[in-house]
Amino acid sequence: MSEKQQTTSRRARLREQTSAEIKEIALKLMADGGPDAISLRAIAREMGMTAGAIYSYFPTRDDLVTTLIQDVYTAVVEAAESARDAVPDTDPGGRIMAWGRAVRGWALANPEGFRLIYGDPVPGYQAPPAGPGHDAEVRACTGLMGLVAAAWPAAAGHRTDGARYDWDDFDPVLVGHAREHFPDLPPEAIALTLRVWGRMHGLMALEVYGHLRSLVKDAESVYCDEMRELVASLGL
Amino acid sequence: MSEKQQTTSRRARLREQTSAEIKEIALKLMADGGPDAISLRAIAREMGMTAGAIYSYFPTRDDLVTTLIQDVYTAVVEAAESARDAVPDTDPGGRIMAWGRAVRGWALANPEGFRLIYGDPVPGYQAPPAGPGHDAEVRACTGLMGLVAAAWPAAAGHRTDGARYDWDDFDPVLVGHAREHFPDLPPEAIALTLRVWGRMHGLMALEVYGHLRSLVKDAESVYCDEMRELVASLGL
DNA sequence: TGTACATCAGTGAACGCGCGTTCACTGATGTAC
DNA sequence: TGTACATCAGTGAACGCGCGTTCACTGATGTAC
Repeated sequence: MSEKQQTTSRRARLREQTSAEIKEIALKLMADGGPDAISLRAIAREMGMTAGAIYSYFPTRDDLVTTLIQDVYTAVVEAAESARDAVPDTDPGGRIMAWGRAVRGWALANPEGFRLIYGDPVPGYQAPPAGPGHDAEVRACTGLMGLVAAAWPAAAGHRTDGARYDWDDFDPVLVGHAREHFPDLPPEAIALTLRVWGRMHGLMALEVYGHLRSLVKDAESVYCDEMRELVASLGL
Repeated sequence: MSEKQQTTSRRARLREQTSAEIKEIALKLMADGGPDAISLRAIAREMGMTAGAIYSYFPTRDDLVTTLIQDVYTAVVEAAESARDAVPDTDPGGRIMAWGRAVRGWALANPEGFRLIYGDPVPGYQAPPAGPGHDAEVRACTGLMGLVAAAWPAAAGHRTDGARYDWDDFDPVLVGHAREHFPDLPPEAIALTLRVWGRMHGLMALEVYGHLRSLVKDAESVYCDEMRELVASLGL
């Protein structure tokens, strides 16, 4: 019994390892040659395998891409969370800045990963109905919501009165998280969370796609200014 | 003489017309099937022509794409400028909001155009060294700079003290425009302009790439809140 | 421990596809006298 | 106005390419007795 498990898991471990190598090489190829460099044939070539062999691991190219998106998204969320947690929660403004800077740093270090998540899908890629990154997206959004929640008491006095929102203006899963973890937050806090997300995203996206590079030397300073102003606008 | 000009220009007019049709169909294909649908063969097919015929108009596929990027970028800048100009310049905050909303409206109506400019280049596309959109980019940035310039006196008291900037931290062409048209602006105003750009861009990019669609019903409200807060943060 | 069988990762050849690009050509349009 | 020539947009066939995917197969690894 234990022997069976052992041997089975030995095979399983090899499988896992090869599967990881496939993904790793896919990301490397993407980093080198853009999203369209992710081709089963190129991956197989790089691994010294046959293209057909990959079908032992992923039923189709799109499944591989879906897995990649999930992995990469998870990686960036984890980077952001751990940067946030390195700042004491007595400093909610610092935690917001840490989150933004961590994501920006990751995005600049892995521009192709960023493009995979936030940019055009790989050519020809057909996203599965639920959206491959939806879970990670909700997780990222929940992380940001926590930052907003910590700022909410201070922010309440500062925010512009916009449209009023209802809970059912938002994704039910997200709302579930919100009401479970932050029972005092009103729906407006989710709208603010999305705005914070957009604010962190804007300069970052422009930079990753090369629109700032030629215009400004030190894009990081500009980004930090923006984050600082964001924190200030929340009354922190 | 006038006969020669006439006939020459008749041919030239036909040329111009076909050339325009090629671009138009390219944009339509892109709208239907994503950026990778821009193929010379697909365009030719759609026009009832042979793929080779396109080489009478564009020396290479990348040249066509470069032209498309320039055209599209020019279109969006013009849409933004005319929306801005519909608001009296006694209302600088309204002009900023008009600009942002015009670009967002255009982006949602032409998501593939947005992707062409701000997203991944078409698969396999190799941008020419100068960057095909650089002129339009500078023009867009100059437009934004005008908005910031109008807000600057009010904004000066509101902005966070960030890093200090020098003129040579920025693109010389942009700086040239700045010092010519707005001689009183300091270099910090260019940094603020980039931040405003990023702020308009963030939620818009997330929305165009489908990251908001599943999370919030009325993304426009959120965007307007964000613009309103931007205007407020400039002291307008 | 040894043997017979089962599993299954990987092979290699083949398929059909759409692509960008080239090239010798045709035939209508425009030009010169 | 009429004729001989030049231009040049568009044809159609061909090229070589890399792609995703399929499939009958081999051979090493693991399993059962």
